Amino acid sequence: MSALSIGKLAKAADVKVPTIRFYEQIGLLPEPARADNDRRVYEAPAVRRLAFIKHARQLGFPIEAIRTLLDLADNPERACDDANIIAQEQLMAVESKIAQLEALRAELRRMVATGCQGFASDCRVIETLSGSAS
Amino acid sequence: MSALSIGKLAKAADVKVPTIRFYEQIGLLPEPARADNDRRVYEAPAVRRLAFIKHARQLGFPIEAIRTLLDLADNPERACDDANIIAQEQLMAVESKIAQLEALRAELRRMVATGCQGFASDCRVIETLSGSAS
DNA sequence: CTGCATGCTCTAGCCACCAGAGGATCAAGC
DNA sequence: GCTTGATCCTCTGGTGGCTAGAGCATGCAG
Repeated sequence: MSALSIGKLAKAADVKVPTIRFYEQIGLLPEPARADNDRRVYEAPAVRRLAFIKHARQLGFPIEAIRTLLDLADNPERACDDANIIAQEQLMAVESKIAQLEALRAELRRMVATGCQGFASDCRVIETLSGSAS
Repeated sequence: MSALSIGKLAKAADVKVPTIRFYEQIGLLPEPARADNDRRVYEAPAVRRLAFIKHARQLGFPIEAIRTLLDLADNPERACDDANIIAQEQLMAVESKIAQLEALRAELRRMVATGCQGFASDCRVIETLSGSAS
């Protein structure tokens, strides 16, 4: 007796209701059974699958990567090389994003550190963006 | 004699041509003069303005923030408090993004470090995402 | 003068959803 | 039994910041 409405499922996995319908639409979640009144009826496995997706999204995996990962999770007899590759790619993507953001942080800190109290004509922020100062 | 076609302007500021038209459409760049053949004709200030926008975008400022910053740059007699606030907000946004990505990096590193050579059923990556392991 | 590069406008697509319209249905309190 | 508010349904359109392409006119080099 673990039948869940879409709302209960949403709460169980801490995901918004439209997001569930969206995942169903793009084929990440299977189409659930429907009650007589046309409402979606979910079972326990749907909670696990949705939690999997949510966790992967939080880690920044793109939907297509998650599709592959779910495919592997569904077929445990298959080799998992793909999963390793996907995780490594995601790690590299995250690392390069961090490096980029750290550079931005440095420049922003310099801009903010010498913030002006006067008029825009003397504004360090605008000056920096204009490229007139290093 | 500093008249530029849209293509030249694009090269001068290292920006794609459609991007310039897009910025014009949303009002970040003023509508330029038109030649008899209806082509856009730019002057030197357009290069500076576009470079300003490009630099700000590289720093991750959203378009609306850039609109405000450009407004201040256009009106140097105005107080620049807004510019400081915008820069500080952007700095905070970047810092929180970095913190978040560092957490992701840690988890991804753990996943990748113990990558499996076997089947998906033993896959550390999938296991981690399933939440069955810490 | 031929052919390719560049320009024009307009529309649609990307990603991963979120918001809202307009309507049906359910559950709880009186 | 009735009302009220929450939840559900489908469908459409919006977000941000561009990018790609269609279909056409024009410019420039060999």
